[in-house]
Amino acid sequence: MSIPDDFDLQNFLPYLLNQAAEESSLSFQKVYKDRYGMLRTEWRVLFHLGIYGRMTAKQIGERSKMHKTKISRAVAKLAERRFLTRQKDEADRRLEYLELTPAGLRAYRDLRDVARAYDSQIAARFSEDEVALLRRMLRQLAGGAR
Amino acid sequence: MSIPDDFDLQNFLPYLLNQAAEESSLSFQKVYKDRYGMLRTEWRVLFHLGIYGRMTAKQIGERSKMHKTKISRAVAKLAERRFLTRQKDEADRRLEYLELTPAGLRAYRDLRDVARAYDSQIAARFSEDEVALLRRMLRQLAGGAR
DNA sequence: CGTTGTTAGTTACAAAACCAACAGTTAACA
DNA sequence: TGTTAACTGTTGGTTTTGTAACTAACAACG
Repeated sequence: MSIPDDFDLQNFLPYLLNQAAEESSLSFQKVYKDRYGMLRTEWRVLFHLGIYGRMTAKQIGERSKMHKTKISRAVAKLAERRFLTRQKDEADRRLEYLELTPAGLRAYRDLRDVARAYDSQIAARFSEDEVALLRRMLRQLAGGAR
Repeated sequence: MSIPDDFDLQNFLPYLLNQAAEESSLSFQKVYKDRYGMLRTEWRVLFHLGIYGRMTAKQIGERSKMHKTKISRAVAKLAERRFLTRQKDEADRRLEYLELTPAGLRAYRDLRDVARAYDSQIAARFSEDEVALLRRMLRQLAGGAR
């Protein structure tokens, strides 16, 4: 029984994107995990603060599309490790501004350099035009609707 | 403090791939979840059996790169729902052949058609050449090393 | 003011993933 | 053969995530 079917799983875009994403994250994950004991959510928050500077959890959520509970937990961990400080907005006391400490900034810069090198290494597997097109398509796919 | 930095997170490939993968999985996830109460691991196992026919958990692991515990649990769920049957190899009693039941096959075909339509919908956002290149690059990235 | 609704962020509980140790079976080879 | 190593698949305990309800603060409008 069980008539084999010719659906091409290896080319099904959601599956393929997942496989590529997982594979391409592996080496970088190893670094932020082994070197700083971080989770994916944590380096993402760290990077947002490192790149854009002082911002609130809400703003991180808008940029990263992470759910607020993930952010809340990542922020708690980073604060515990003294990688960031929290500071309530006096005008609107629901808001809390997050900012990297010098230690957090050092960790960010270290990982940023690793990320840059790793990205180049991946990009080097293709021509410049190809990589540019890949990034453009991925941005569009990531962008959601339409 | 907190000097803003110009690292381009939105173009960092592992990040970008994850965002694209997540976004592109959403609609399809909704279908297999709402319609069959399945998890990602479960539809993957279902598809492997639907496409390649009778095979063992080990073989599914090799093709999908899923860890054996995920497969074991997905198989248990699918067996419980009567979507597949298990049959020990008499020659090597460590092996167990998995095979879709008629109900499992129906579910597979239903989801496969959804997947095909969904894939076309995504592909339609680009030219044929672009999509072909995208798939090729993703396959290479997914393929691991080098 | 005061009631109702909205927002930022946290917490509690359940679901799922991860990892390591396990049972049962087969292979290797002294 | 007998003992050890290797392999397939499962289970247990912990970590991480997801979902929903919650607190505290502000806004809107009578």
